[in-house]
Amino acid sequence: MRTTGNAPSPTAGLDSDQAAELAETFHLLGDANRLRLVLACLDEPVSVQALADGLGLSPSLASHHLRLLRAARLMRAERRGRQVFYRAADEHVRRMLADMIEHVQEDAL
Amino acid sequence: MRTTGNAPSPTAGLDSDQAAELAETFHLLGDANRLRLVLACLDEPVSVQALADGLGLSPSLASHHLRLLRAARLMRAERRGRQVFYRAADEHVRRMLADMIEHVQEDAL
DNA sequence: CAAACATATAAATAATTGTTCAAATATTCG
DNA sequence: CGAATATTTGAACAATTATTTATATGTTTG
Repeated sequence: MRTTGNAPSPTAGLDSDQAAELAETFHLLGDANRLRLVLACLDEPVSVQALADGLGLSPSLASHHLRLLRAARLMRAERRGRQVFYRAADEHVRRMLADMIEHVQEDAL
Repeated sequence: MRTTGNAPSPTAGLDSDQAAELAETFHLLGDANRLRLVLACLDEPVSVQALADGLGLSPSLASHHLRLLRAARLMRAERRGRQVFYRAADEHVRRMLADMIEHVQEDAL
């Protein structure tokens, strides 16, 4: 990648840090398995095994992805006994995804 | 505009085709250069050279990315003389991104 | 404490993808 | 037509990343 002399972003009201953050969010949700993981616990906390089971992923793979999502503060984890339940981090994330889903569904008209 | 707080599970209304389409959209916007390309012509058509110049990319690289964005119908191209102008495909895409930008900026509070 | 269960982590591999470089396709103009 | 400009394309290369496999950590239960 060429990084020589980036001009100040001519992009509407968005500095480069925010652009990078937005790209990172998109990137995380751009993997089908990760997207399905987030969508699967949009409404209620779900255990790792239930997520892995439901999506047909190995527990290890599910855990890997969940770690990335949690690191980006898109999801939260809560331990209950020996299980760990994941859920969408907050109302903000839920709304963001709900909006995007709306858009996709509008597109299908 | 729909209620933001207590909508029924948005996941329920998403079939696997739409989930895949959504993931693909996220994936395309998950690359910083592509995201900046779209953001740069959100308001008005911009030529490839102006885009490449403004973002510090080689024309070739810009073209490669623009092709992907156009193939996904996120951008449209229009030739004017020997230049080609790209812009966000439609109001739908613009609104989608405007919403996400809003979210990112809210997050920064 | 040991066994069984659930999740997490590390290292290795496999697959994907971003980037560069060289060449090809338009388009305008002398 | 041939030179010059703008964009596109394909192949090679570099970098990133998803996935597997094996092992470790933490938790309940006998």
